[in-house]
Amino acid sequence: MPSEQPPASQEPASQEPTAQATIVDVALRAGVSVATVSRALRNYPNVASATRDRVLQAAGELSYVADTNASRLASGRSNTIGVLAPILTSWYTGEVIAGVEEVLRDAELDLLISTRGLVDRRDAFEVASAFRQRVDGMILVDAYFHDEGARMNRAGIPTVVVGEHMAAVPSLSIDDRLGGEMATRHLLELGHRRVGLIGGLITPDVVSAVLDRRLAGFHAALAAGRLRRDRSLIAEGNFTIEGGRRAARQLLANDNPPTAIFCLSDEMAFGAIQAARELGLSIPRDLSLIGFDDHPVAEAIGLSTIRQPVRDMGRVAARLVADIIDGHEPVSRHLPQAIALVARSSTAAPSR
Amino acid sequence: MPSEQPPASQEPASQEPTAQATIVDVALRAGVSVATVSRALRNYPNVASATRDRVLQAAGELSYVADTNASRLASGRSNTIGVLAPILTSWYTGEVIAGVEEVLRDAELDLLISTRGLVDRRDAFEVASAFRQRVDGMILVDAYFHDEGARMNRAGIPTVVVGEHMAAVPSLSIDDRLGGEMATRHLLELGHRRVGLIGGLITPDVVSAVLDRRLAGFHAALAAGRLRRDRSLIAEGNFTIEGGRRAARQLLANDNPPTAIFCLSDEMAFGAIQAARELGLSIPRDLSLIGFDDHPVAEAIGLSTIRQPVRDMGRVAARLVADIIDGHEPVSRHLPQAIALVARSSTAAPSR
DNA sequence: TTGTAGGCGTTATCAT
DNA sequence: ATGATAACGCCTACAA
Repeated sequence: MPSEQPPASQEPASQEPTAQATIVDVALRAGVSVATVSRALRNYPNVASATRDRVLQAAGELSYVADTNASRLASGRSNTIGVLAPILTSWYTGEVIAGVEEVLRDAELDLLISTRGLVDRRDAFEVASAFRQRVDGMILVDAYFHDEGARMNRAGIPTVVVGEHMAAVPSLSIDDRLGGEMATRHLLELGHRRVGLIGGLITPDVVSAVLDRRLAGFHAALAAGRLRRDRSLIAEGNFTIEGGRRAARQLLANDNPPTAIFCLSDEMAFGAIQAARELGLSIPRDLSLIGFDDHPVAEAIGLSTIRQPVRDMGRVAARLVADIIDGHEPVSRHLPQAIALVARSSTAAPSR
Repeated sequence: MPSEQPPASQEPASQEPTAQATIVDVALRAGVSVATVSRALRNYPNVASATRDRVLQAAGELSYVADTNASRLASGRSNTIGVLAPILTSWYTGEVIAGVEEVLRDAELDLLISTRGLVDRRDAFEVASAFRQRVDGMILVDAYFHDEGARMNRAGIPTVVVGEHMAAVPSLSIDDRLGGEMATRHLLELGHRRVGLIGGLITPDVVSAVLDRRLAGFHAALAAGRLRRDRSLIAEGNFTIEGGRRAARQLLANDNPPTAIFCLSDEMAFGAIQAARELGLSIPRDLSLIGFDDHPVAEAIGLSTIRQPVRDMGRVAARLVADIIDGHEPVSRHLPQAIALVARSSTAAPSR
């Protein structure tokens, strides 16, 4: 029951709101100052509840939303977390981001994403420095950026690294060496004596600790099984399906080809499966294959693998930065993540 | 060779820059006004090149970067494109985002990402309205948000939809009906007479035009082959691997099971492959399978499919919004995308 | 070509 | 509990 017609200026005839209402509009309508509006809307304790109600109502009627940029400029907080990753299209990166997004959504934080090739590390610096002023915290996927991680932290922007264990930066990662060992041991226990490995240096000049550690585990398991290292049983797979395919063809073209191959990622294993099919080899009869990750497709096609909780890692990383931003010092600098061997139908005893 | 010690205030002893330089600092150092700095840094034409050089140098020395929020507040532009998608972890969404990111990186635009379940369409409204003031343009993945798309456009925020053909909003999509027909016809031409379909309504109350169209193509092909519709040959797969698996088990438990199945996404086909393996069925001997998408794993495991250029669609969408923002009216409201049948080893003539 | 100064919409400090 | 008002850092007429 409209007791009085409001001033004409208040409600324009057209359906579409001509311009966004500002805090002044709300203040006017609620009959309070802008400061009070600001406080009421952000649930400050020192606001009379009657006042708060009036403000809320006015804001609702005007469908007012505080301008992000103005608020960020004034408060110095961006309410945004940045994610920097080498590539977006790997399953790994996708899962991390999904986990992060899940948490940020609940925390009402924005998610800003950027990619930078592994090659251009210099680029990464620029991105990070551009990020510096528009994020309150950062998550670095993989460690290609770890220099930046330390730098960002020193610059006061909480940054955590996912996928590498680092001294200078809070990080969460699995025990890659153990993973390499578990996978290899599984093959040895099945009776394999010639075990190949498909790894993946993206570029010659990028040294990845992850690969080194998995490789170290591989070698450790071989040594424990009294097997000698054989360089001809190792090939680069570039962490892609196609790379895995090429690497597998290379290994299988060997005079004395492996009876089992450990692929450092499931995606490379998919490529190896393709290669086997093309060569008319049957899995696991002619060739055993084990991957790394537990990609959902691995379960579908029965690929044995080492499972790591990637989505979880994204979640945990997001909570960690959010907490640090809120002033809680991280309980520990490093959060180790559990892995598990998942034996499926792609691994079996060798037939010869 | 340090000829002179610079004034102490200029270079603090500590390594880390205490605070970000502002435009005033640059102006002071270059001996010009802030307005000139602003112009020089943004490559305005009306700046003497000597002046510009001095400004650039000063900015470089101070490693100055304009504050994003301040500049956005003042200019009213966010230089950000928002992407809203139902889920982040599907291959499809990942590819779209990767394509978008590629273009935005070159265009120096930020990428803001948000997800909203298909179920909470109301939520989508809120997100979109929250996005309104922090993006210059939007890309909607799938059409669950198409109402919002129209609304955003009316509100002056250029918005395009990827994956659905829409009247009210610029969009790019494939001919889903044709795709459904091509896949089905392929199976019929191989001689199959009992063809199943695994589709995927995410929730009962979401009506997806994509599914409807592919289904229509399926039915059209059946009719052309003089085959009758059979509701018992259609199952929901939820667009996930696990959903595909369940749906396949359901179809194959039929009294008179299909000899071929058309899956509306490759991921559902992966699940169907799993189901077949679990049931001891060999592909393609006992069961032919065709998917939709051309997921990279499809090639690896030899899955026949309908290929669509998803990454490209992301690229095109991003260029489209960027262009519209720059004032270029879109050449056309809808950009059709090409698809192709890719026949691999998962489809063959029925053995019975 | 360059400088001056008034916004942009909030937040936060200091009174009251 | 509430109100003025000065930042926040940049952009952009308008002047010179």
